[in-house]
Amino acid sequence: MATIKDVAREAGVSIATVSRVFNASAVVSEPTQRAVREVAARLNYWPNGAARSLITNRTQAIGVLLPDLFGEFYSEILRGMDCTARKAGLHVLVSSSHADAEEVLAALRALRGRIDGLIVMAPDLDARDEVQSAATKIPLVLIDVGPGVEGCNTLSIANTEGAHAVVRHLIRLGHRRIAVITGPPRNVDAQQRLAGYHAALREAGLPRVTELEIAGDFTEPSGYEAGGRLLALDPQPSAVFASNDYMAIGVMGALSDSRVRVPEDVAVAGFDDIAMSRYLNPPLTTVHVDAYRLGERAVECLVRIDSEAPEQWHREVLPTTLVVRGSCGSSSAAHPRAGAGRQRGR
Amino acid sequence: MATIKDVAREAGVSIATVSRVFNASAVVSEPTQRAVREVAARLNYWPNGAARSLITNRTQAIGVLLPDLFGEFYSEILRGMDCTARKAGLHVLVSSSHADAEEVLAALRALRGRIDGLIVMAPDLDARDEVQSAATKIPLVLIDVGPGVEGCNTLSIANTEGAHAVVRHLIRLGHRRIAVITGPPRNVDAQQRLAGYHAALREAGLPRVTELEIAGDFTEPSGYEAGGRLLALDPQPSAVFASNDYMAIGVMGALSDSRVRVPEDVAVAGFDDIAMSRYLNPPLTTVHVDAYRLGERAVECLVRIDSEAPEQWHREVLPTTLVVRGSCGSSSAAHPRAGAGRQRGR
DNA sequence: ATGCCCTAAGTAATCGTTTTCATGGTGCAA
DNA sequence: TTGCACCATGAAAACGATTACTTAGGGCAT
Repeated sequence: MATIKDVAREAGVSIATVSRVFNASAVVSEPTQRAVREVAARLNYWPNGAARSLITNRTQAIGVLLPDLFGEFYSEILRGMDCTARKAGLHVLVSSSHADAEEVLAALRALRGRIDGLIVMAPDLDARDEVQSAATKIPLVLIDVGPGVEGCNTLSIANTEGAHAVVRHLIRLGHRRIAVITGPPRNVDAQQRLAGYHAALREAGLPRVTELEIAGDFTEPSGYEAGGRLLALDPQPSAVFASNDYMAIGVMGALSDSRVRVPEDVAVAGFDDIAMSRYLNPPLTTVHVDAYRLGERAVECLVRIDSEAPEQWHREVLPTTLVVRGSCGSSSAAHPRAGAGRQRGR
Repeated sequence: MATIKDVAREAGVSIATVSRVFNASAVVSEPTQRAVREVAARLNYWPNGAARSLITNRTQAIGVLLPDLFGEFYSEILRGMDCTARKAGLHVLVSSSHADAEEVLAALRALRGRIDGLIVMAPDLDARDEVQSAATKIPLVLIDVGPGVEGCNTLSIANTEGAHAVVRHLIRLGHRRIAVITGPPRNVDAQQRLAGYHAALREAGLPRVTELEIAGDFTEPSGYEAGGRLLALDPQPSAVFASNDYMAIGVMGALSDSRVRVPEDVAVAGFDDIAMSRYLNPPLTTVHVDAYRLGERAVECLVRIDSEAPEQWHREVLPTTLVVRGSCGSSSAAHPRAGAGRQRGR
């Protein structure tokens, strides 16, 4: 691979001049510039990233740490990040499947010196302090960490409001005995969604009933299992709010296996609006989260930290929207193809 | 940020010794080693990646170029790559949304010197030559490029066999007039799936009928539109093979809008086995592609190029499996929850 | 004609590592 | 005691760029 020296020698100039041509960092006479470019093209030269990083202390790359990559939710976030990063001339270094704080820190260490900024999505509460201290000296954006984080740029989803809206919707439809399938206890999303459920009950003057709060862990099997426990209740709830769509799918599977009809016997609602929710039978009423935009905003936020006042902490909450479909028996469910929006195949 | 010099000074040794401790590249006495590690930990030192890359000519990163990131198919590939790369101590630099050859080349140029190996997924035929020549000198694995590529490591999906199997399945169920919705003409997957359809017809002694080959582009709307054109045929086909699941979903939507029943009036089959196929009504008979494994194998292949004989080209075809569900009227469709395998939520 | 300024280009230091080669001290055999 | 081998360590040269500083030379005002 040709280096700057080769180009300089071949073009009869110094390496400084070649560098100046490539960075437009100083005036280079027109003929010299042309000569350098011509030689560079001929030798197939391109500045070495590592050498450049070493001296400039910039890598033109950002790191993205995700808890997982499974499911379209994460891929949409990543897509948003990738597109936005490209526009800003940045590369994206991904690392996923970081279950615990220890793994996050290990990944963080390995990323040291390779990135100009970092985006960490850590819905598990306990990782954030370590991350924050480990990521000293580079811009950091935390996604989905809840309201308790100070002195840091954060981006989150309006979980509480979304859950509130969907449960309020159930209440308006006449439901009074509404169960909830919760997510992992330490997960911020799960906590906030539960809080939204509580808020909606409080607003309607309905009591909290412990037996109606069934533990899940955001997976479909846990939803299926929760569905079974729900059927054993007496009296049965007339509606269920699953803290995410995968669990709602599990619940619907359990109900269907027991010949319980949705929505006639039990109404079901979820959260996230993953692509398949629209195709379920009946289509799932849920809360839409714009994952693409989440990724997009995270990168935009990161880029801005760099350029602007770095001491100005930024906190942003992405809105969520209620998507009413057939699984709660609302009248809007009459048009099963309504809300078609995803248009891209593989 | 502490550098190797700081550690050396603080520990009272030379930088060479510190380097040796961190790389285990030579024997360092036990006490010295302990002292260095202690100081390094105290100063929160970690070797600078750029400097290391510069001298070793290795970045410990691989580049991944994908045509898109939309949908769980790509996210599964990426997940497979990420996990495998991590095991090999490699970082993953992703860049997606590369529609044409020009964009791929631009991304490739920008990646120069940042990666030790490259994985390119370019189902569009025309990009591969340029990619191959542009990626000189670093290990390259091409995914999904069809059989015409020589002198390069390739990984592909058994598209032809999969399509053959699913169409044969339709024929065995008694269908004689089977339509196909094709994908983008230049797309290798699409071409091979069409070839598989043809092979199955030939095998059964059925004629090719031009009007039964309806053009699509792998998107759901194109499937919907194709469904409409299909309904206008006279006589109507009794079965449709959509070249991917998204189009199958579109077709099913069109049929449902026209009150045509699946599978009673028309059988529908797809390809890819995306997660939601299982939840459609009826569940979609399709061809399963192990996207995770595709990503995994790609990285494994890349790693092996590095270590082993680099002149040994490797070609691998990942098998596909027919997944029979309800959309073709097979008896196996009696158990709608059969084949539950995806277990992870968000 | 002299001196000054300005422009274009070169010189060399620097970034933080790895690695080759040199060195000094210790232990053991002769 | 001398010499040799060996071990742990240090000194210094890369790696390929950027950039502050220097320099050469031409044009212009005095």
